[in-house]
Amino acid sequence: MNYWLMKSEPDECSIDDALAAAASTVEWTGVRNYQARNFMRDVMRPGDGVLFYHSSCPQPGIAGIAEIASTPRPDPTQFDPQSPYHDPKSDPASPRWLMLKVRALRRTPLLGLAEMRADPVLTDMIVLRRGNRLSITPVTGAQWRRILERLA
DNA sequence: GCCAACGTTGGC
DNA sequence: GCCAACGTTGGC
Repeated sequence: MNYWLMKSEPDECSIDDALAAAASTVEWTGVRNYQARNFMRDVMRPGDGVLFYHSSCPQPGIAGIAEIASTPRPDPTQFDPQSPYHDPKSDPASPRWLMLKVRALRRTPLLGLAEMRADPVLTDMIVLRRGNRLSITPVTGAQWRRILERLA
């Protein structure tokens, strides 16, 4: 079992939106970065723990707990000309981009970036690195446990 | 709105 | 294959 931090813009899909969805489950579409795709393809498995992170918003930080709820499959938005995530270069015979389902488990008090940086166990989290833009990042067991502890 | 960081594109 | 230009992300 692995642990992940997944970024979502709350304007697009907040933890509350995810909790309100059918079965509290949302399709994690729109990933257009090869490293993040490879995590989904090669490493992420149903049941993996997810820190639901709000990005590009007034209060960025961890806003909830979720879990991976499906195996990877082709992201339909890549073939939809109406979608902002449309990728005309992706061949339907071998889709370039993947998605998986994420089940929201609970909302938590927001754990902000400053609080994360100030915690010695969390300072090395990839999401805190300067210039980090990766929307899916691995989280260590120690980081996961500490965050659950702090959000308990 | 600014700007650092980084991935992608495309000319050569 | 190199690398400069460009676009995007995302915190501040």
